[in-house]
Amino acid sequence: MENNSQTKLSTGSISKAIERGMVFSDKCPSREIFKHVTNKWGLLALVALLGGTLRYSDLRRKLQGVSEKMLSQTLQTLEQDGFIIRTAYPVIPPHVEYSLSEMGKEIAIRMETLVDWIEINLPNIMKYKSKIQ
Amino acid sequence: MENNSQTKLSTGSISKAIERGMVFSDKCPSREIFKHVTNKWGLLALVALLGGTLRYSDLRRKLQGVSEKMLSQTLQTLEQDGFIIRTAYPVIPPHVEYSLSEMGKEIAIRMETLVDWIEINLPNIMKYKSKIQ
DNA sequence: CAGTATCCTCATTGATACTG
DNA sequence: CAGTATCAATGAGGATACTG
Repeated sequence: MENNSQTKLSTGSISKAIERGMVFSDKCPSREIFKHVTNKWGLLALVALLGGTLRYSDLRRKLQGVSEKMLSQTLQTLEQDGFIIRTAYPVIPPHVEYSLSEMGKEIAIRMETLVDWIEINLPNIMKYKSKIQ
Repeated sequence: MENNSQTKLSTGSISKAIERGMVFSDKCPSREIFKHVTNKWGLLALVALLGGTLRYSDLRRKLQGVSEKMLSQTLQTLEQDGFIIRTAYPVIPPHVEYSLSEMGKEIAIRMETLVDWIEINLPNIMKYKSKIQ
């Protein structure tokens, strides 16, 4: 109600001057979405699925160290955000596939860009850190 | 020791096929850096400083709801990572300015890209969420 | 195979008070 | 003004066991 972010944004014209302040206001729902995609398992799931469809067990293997609970939780959250598509085949034993939606691909690519930048610049960062201790 | 990420990366040639697996391994120091820049106050501080140099009190005002402790902590972490430059003038009362380093600008721009994408697509995301409930 | 249900811990966050 | 120190609370994340 008091949050008019959607109204402003839905105009499609995203003037930097106008909307830049929105991020800073708590309560903006974008903060929640941001957390979903940048938290440890969310990030890894998105990047993993950039390579294509994967089954639950594939993801479990790929995201080393993830617990079943955290993987389920992460996938459910991202599915509810519309980033991940879950397809369950009614067979025994169960067969469930996860893939990225179009929105999911778009955000995953941006996440990948960020991660790539960090990995490329890690040597510089670590060198700097060791210098200043 | 067991982590050869730096060695691989320092070659400068970042083959997607090779390094894409690195993110998934825990222990990679890039995970730490990623957390520093994507956590709530880290993100906001970086984006705020994209607009130019700010004083401690400016940031405190801009990052609504941040406690003094969290702001100090956030700024120190990002300074140690080499993203933020802290300039203290030896006057009374104290005067401290924060700005982005070149690395800081580069990563802040990528963070901004991500945040912008989310804010632009928020209406779609929220609409989707309300549909599936 | 693909989950759910419980219980637990400890790291992040924050409120408050104090200081050079 | 620009912090530090201390303590308290919340919840994200995880270990384990069980199920359709």
